Amino acid sequence: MKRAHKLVSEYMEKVGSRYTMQKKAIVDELCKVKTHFEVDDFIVKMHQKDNDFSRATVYRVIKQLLEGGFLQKINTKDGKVFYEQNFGDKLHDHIICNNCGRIQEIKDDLVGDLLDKYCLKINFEADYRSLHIYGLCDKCQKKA
Amino acid sequence: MKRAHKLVSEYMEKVGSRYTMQKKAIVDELCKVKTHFEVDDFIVKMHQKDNDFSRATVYRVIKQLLEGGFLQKINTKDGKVFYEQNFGDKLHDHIICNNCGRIQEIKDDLVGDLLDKYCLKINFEADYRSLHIYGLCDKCQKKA
DNA sequence: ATGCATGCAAACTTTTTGCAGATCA
DNA sequence: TGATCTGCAAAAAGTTTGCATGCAT
Repeated sequence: MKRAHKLVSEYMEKVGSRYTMQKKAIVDELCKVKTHFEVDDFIVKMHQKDNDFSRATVYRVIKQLLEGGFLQKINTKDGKVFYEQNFGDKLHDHIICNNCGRIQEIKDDLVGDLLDKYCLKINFEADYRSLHIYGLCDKCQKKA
Repeated sequence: MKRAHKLVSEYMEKVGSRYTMQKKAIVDELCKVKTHFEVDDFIVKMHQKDNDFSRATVYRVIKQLLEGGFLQKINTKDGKVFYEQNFGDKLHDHIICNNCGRIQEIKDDLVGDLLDKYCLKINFEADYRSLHIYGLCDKCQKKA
């Protein structure tokens, strides 16, 4: 928890932005959430903490955190947008079930390694990636 | 060109949908475009062909083509949405430059193979994937 | 004290939807 | 013929922005 604050506050300083109450509150909440979430649900949560917390602020801070690499964006096939916090760990790649909507991580370092190698080969300096695989999860296959 | 029509018309029949004039016109245009494009630009093009071509129809057909796997969706980090046609070929993975916006394909079958293997391992029946890597391309690195 | 950040509301962008009429099978 | 598709316009959803005020440094 402390760690996330430290990371973000250092980042904010680096980019010449203040580490305000609202940003701290958002980082706190992100530490609790851990898994992927929708902006709207997140806004509701922030409202519960503080009725004056504004929609605009959440969007503004999310944008900053995304730029800083503290958040990862997940686009589902049907156009929904999720975010997932990522304080200092590796990026996550995701597998999304079209039927039940379950999102699971790809747990295989080979994937990341291979992509890193590829970027090196073509001389591309990667700073972010988004990998989503859609289909039917094992449970939903059985149902169908 | 014929091939795309055949593929789409068969798909439409399969899902119980008509292959209308508008859909044909969209498929024709997609065959011409080849590279990635934004919905809005595409709508402008369709308008030029036919002033009555409606925004709604483009969205409706794009949605169907996406479901049929004839279109691939590309989400850029800053929230833009591109599409790319894909009539029967393999999916494309993309590398996107944050600076100049250039989008290039990942040309390496190993990536796809590895992901396929992973899905097999966890028993996930994949039907689509979206892989985007963001960063600085070689040219923009030199500039910076 | 100064200027950046916030809250609010309005604006904007992108996408969806209801309806009446046209169209495909 | 009859159900589906289209165009239109309005609505909905998602996100951004201008402005006055508040707060961090």
